[in-house]
Amino acid sequence: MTRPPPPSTEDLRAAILGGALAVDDRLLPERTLADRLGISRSRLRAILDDLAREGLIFRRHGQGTFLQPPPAQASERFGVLARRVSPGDLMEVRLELEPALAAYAAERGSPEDKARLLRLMENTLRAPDLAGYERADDIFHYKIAEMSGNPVFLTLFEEIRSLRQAAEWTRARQTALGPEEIAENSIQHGAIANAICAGAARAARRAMRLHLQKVEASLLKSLP
Amino acid sequence: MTRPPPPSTEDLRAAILGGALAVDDRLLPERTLADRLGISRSRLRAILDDLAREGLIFRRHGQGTFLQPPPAQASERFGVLARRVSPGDLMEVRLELEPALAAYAAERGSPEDKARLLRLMENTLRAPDLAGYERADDIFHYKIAEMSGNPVFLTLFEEIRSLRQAAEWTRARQTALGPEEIAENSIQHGAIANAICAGAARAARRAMRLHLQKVEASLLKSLP
DNA sequence: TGGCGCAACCAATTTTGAATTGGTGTCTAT
DNA sequence: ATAGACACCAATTCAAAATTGGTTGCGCCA
Repeated sequence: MTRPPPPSTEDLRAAILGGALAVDDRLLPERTLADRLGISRSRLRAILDDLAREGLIFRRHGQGTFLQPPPAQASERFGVLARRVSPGDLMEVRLELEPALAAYAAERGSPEDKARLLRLMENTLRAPDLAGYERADDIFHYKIAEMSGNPVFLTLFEEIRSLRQAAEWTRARQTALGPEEIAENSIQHGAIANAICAGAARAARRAMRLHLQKVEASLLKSLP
Repeated sequence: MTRPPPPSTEDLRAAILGGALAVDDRLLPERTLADRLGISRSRLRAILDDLAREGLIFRRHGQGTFLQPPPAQASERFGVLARRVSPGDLMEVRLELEPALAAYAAERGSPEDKARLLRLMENTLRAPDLAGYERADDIFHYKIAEMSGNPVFLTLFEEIRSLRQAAEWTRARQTALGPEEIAENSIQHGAIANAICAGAARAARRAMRLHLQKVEASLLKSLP
């Protein structure tokens, strides 16, 4: 009785990223995943370490491993708050927080992170459909928050991100995204990414502010 | 057998605010408190309503009634985060958030709230000792966050406030507060309050930024 | 009639403990 | 030496019970 040959690392990476082993952007637990792939947990973790270092997956201690930025902790907590929050409230906060994130990312992001940010920006250009664009856009903004190098900033960003997803009026935003608006967004994303990569903190702050003001305008336009 | 006369409302208010019926700035539960004071819960709640409207106590649904601004929800959650947060991280975030809070408070605070804010500012001047000053200062900043009229801003403010109290290096700050520093703080508090009461959003933002920069400087000076 | 006391119920939060899940070290075999 | 297997640690989630402020309705009585 012969054992099947061990699968190649490349095959394993593809299988993990493929999404067939994930439920709602969340991968199966490591133990289950290793069993399913027919490898040991230690080898799986080595592969996951690489993927996480490359920014292709997101891991959180007691929470899981994700193909998208993970939800904020105890996100059910925001259910009550989300009800009394208006789109304007949320955009006000984003307009104060995210420009600062961009500025600090420009100052403190490592060269590797900056190169990765450029690739994430390009991903938004290549998005095949609206859903794909939203995913790429989400990761792009998340990466900037991560690059700020301040765990408090990152935590607050995750919370308003969860809040936005918990609010009902989020659906209205999708209908507001036409092709020309996506094109304009992409130009602004490019300006943000370039400023961050150049280490130009003030320019990055300004580019992010302009971007969010545009998002706010198109969001308010699509609501009563 | 005669019943004792019902206590006067004024006595009850004094008893509640006195602190003898509170544990660590948190009042006893309403049911217990009513029993202890020998009045019904409905009358107690009427008195508490008044006190809350005057800003002398703080109530939170499933949490309790407090003599100081209440802690953020599930504050134990921040225990993990507090460990890897430096004073610099926290001041960075405060410098982005609180100036915005002051600006929105100037724009949207009601005349009653603005009058109340002035009284809170005066309370910091009359503080008898260091502990009293810290309490008054805490309430002053909290009131500004409340006046911003944005529940998301208020929530984020409460979280960084809890984070600050959870961090260990908070104690170092007290030793850093000398009489001349308190005097300078008071001048800046006055500038903030005046700008907010005048409805001058930009001036309020600037005054708060200057104040926090000064706090940051004296904080970093007192730490290794 | 209006205020007060009383009771029951609703809603938001905390607390507690078990279960889940990523993180880390150790031991073995080849 | 390296990969696998196992035990244990740490952070989180989940569910159920308990706590606590919020609300309503009823009765009493001066």
